Amino acid sequence: MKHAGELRDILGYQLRRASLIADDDARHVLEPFGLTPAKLTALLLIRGNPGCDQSALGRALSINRSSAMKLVNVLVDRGLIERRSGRDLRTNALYLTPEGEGGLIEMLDRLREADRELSDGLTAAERTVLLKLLQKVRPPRIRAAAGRP
Amino acid sequence: MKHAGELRDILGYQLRRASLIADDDARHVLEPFGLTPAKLTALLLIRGNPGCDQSALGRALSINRSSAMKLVNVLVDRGLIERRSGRDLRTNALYLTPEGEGGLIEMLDRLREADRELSDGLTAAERTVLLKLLQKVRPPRIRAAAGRP
DNA sequence: TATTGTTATACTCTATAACTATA
DNA sequence: TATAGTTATAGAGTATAACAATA
Repeated sequence: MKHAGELRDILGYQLRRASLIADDDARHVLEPFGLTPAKLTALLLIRGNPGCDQSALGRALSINRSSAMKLVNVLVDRGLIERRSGRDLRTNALYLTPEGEGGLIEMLDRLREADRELSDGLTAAERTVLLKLLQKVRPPRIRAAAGRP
Repeated sequence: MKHAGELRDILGYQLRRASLIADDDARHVLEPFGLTPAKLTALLLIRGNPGCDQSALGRALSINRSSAMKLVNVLVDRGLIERRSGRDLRTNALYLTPEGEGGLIEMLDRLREADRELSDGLTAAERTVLLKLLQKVRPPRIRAAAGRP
């Protein structure tokens, strides 16, 4: 089937296309661990911000506290993180468990391997340029509150 | 909240980040038209392949025929496309309606405008390089059949 | 036997709204 | 009054499994 040529010069669509491929790879790699790319990101955020609370995690992931709750439940059920009592009695403080620390290392290894294959068609220099240019894309707008399916 | 530094050099994650921003913009632009990025892509595919059937459309969008059915229903309900009888009596032949043609032009205009803002931080030359490098990312793997939420 | 459209059903991720406890 | 966690409920988008009609 002929592909829509009007989109060839629309940056957003080229980003979408490339990112769907990367997302598919990442899901494939993380599947044996029972996680998704978003959940791995959550794990990394908790490791980098030990003791953070659920709402802050949600904001960092651009999801609301109710959705963050479900995500945290899954990570707790998998034994990868734990909720401890925070200094503020309203909050839970989130920490990685030893299992979470160990699993994360292995997952990142596999992810990096898949990432190398993703950029098989690029030279090392091109890959570097691509990473640099991607970081120049305009940062997210702050919008009233909307879902990003 | 501190952001996960381990992902800075993972191409897949930088693609994901940039594409989430672009996706948010595109949804915002298309919202008044009652469409999403995927539905606009469907419209473009039908315009570029007049008379195509639902299953082929689904394959081009990487969704199965059942999901393609629902998507086509929405576009038909909006009056943007129509089902005619195909030469093969099993299939529907899909065509844009005049309303679909007209709406598409306006939507693409707005989308291009948003796309310019997306690349505000890049020079014209950088934008061109970025588009070129994105096309060098490895094409999708063919996998048994799996969902890509 | 294989494929298309169709329907019924279910799963995932997200959201909103309301409630409780704490600040 | 404002915020964190929680729960119940709903919507979008996807999938699988079955069926009839057609190839």
